Amino acid sequence: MKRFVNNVIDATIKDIAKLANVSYATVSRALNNKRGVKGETGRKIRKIAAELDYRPNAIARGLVKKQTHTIGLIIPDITNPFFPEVARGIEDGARDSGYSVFLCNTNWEIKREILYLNLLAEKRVDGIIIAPISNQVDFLEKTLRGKISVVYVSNAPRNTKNSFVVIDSIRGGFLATRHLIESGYKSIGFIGAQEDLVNISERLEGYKLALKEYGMEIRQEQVRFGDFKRETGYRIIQRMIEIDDYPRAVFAENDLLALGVIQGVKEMGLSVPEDIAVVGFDDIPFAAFPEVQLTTISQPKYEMGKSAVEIVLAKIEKRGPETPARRIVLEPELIIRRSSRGGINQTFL
Amino acid sequence: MKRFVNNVIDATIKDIAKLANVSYATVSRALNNKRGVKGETGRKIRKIAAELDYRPNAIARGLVKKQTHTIGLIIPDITNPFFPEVARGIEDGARDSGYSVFLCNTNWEIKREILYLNLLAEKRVDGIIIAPISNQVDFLEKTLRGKISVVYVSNAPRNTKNSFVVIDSIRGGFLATRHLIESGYKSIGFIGAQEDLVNISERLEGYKLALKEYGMEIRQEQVRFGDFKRETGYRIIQRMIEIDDYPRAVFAENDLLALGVIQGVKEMGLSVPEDIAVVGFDDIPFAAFPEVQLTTISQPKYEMGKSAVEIVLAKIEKRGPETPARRIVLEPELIIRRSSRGGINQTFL
DNA sequence: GAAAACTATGTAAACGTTTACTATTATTAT
DNA sequence: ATAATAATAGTAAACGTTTACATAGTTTTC
Repeated sequence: MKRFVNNVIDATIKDIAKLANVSYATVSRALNNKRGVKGETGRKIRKIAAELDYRPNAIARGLVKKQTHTIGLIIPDITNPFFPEVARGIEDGARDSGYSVFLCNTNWEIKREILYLNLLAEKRVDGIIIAPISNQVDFLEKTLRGKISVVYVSNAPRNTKNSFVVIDSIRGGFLATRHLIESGYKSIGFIGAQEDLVNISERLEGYKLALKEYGMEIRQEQVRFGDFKRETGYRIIQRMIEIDDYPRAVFAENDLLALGVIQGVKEMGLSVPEDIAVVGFDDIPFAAFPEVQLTTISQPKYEMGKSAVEIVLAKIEKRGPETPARRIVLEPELIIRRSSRGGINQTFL
Repeated sequence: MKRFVNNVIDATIKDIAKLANVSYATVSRALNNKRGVKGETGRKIRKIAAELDYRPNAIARGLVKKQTHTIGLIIPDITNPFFPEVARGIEDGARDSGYSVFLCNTNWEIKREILYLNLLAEKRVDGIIIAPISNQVDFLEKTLRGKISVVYVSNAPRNTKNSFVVIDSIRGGFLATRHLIESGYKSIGFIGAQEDLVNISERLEGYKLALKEYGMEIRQEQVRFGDFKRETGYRIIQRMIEIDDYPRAVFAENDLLALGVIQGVKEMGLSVPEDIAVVGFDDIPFAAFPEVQLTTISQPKYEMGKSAVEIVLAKIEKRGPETPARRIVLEPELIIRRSSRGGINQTFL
């Protein structure tokens, strides 16, 4: 097939070699600034390459180097403001090291998670960062069988041998609940996602722990499950309010649920925090908004992403002597705002 | 190099061929369900492939087929809730057709946009969907020189020959401003991003158009520029309020700015909409939140993403007879909420 | 029952790089 | 000058697929 300068067809190393009257090995060396190329030759080659608008074919390079400089990011819901923050951290870190990231949104569906895992494996990504939705990620670790470095972010399966960057969710749930208890609330509900699906159920554990520690009983009818969507919080709280004996405070498993709860409460003619106090989890940007002022448990989202990518890249670069898994557990922080008490704290700029 | 079953090293087509006692061409045919393979042979091959946990190497395949089944998505800020919605639409559409998407976050920096364009070109993506930050994307169209299908989403350079999916921004700006005028506001300010940087300046055009149409003068000191961050809206409105003659209504170029404006207004001891009415643009999910109730111009975000990906995939699949560019201009919709008037409209579930 | 038409398989080239080896030439040390 | 060494360049194989072409075997056709 003929190739033309400035044609639609990409110029290759061979085209350059022909024009420069050298072998294509030399072109490769010159373009990669390897030693063994005379200055003059190198300059000529680079000049021609520029004229041809040459762009190295990363696919071909990936094939021989067995490295694609690509990582996969698997998250449940890019629409939940928690994840974009994490994603931005990951993306920043990856780009700084010359890596690209595949965005994989599972929509909280396990079958998509599996689908993506296989897809990423086929695309030969160098590493995967995943915020898993399921505890049973055996299939993941089996599927990948150590061929690809994996780092869990945000939450990790209980007994994984892989690296992870998470916060102490039990502690987080505990802090949230204790705050409500110490604020004087006697009946505290919990609204979260399906118990078995997500291992964030540790937040529930923290909740139970706090109640136990303060000698309060756990009432099954005040612990409800759905998913992580705002609408769910909205529906669940309204159903709870319809029953007479609704909780006077609610710990919601994430901020989106909490926002739904707040809306549900308002629309039932009650108010937050006077009738029902609400605490969320994640500290998404809008939780701080003065109109919202949601008390919540804060996670260092951007930093979690940043360090997840650091770990996975470190593993990729020195692949050989089994790098030991790094297990990073960050401390959650309770941020008290209006939704759980009277005052307003202004912490914006 | 030796290969072992169930080893860390990926099984290849050759491994399968050896075990099945056939040529690797036959393996390829069998695994791709091409005709010309006897049923029995095919079954044997597939069985062995499964045992070896064989995963086709998409890199190698990409090299020969000159198709990576990958597209790039370049957006300015994944942290702005507008973009995750678009991204989700794109991701959904791409996945359904077996494509993966590279997430490229430019952080509103042109140099990153260029960097990513080059990176994606090297990675030989089949197509690019971009929400450009700059009007002068000549470099883009020059850089890619038609080698890669490009679709603009959300906004597009004025005279591009490429496809795009946008809304009528002038109309949007017009609707927002007219709404304020007809609500009786006599002085209406505009807060947006840098005029020259982003071609969303069309929203400004719409603003000016409406003022003109109603015979109102455009006062330079009430048109301010910064960037698209919430903090910016916050700062700008406060600076405006400090000057005596501040506008009684503000049209902000996006919802994030508008939210910042609202916060700024409140913290200056004024209220929305009584002292200053606010209208945004995008209709991000939180604009509808009952605590916020931001009047805004709505864009069909998910659908825009979905159709952008459809267009780019259509171009990719039938590459040959130059497909004509598709230019989709959607109608913006004015959503009136409390931030620009007294009432509350409840439209949640 | 032989020509024609398939079917199943193998061979080898190609995709665009990198890289281990080898060969040539230039430089330095003695 | 001459051997030893270093620098430059070329050759060819490899990465893991797909695919055009060739070949041998099997049906179909009349």
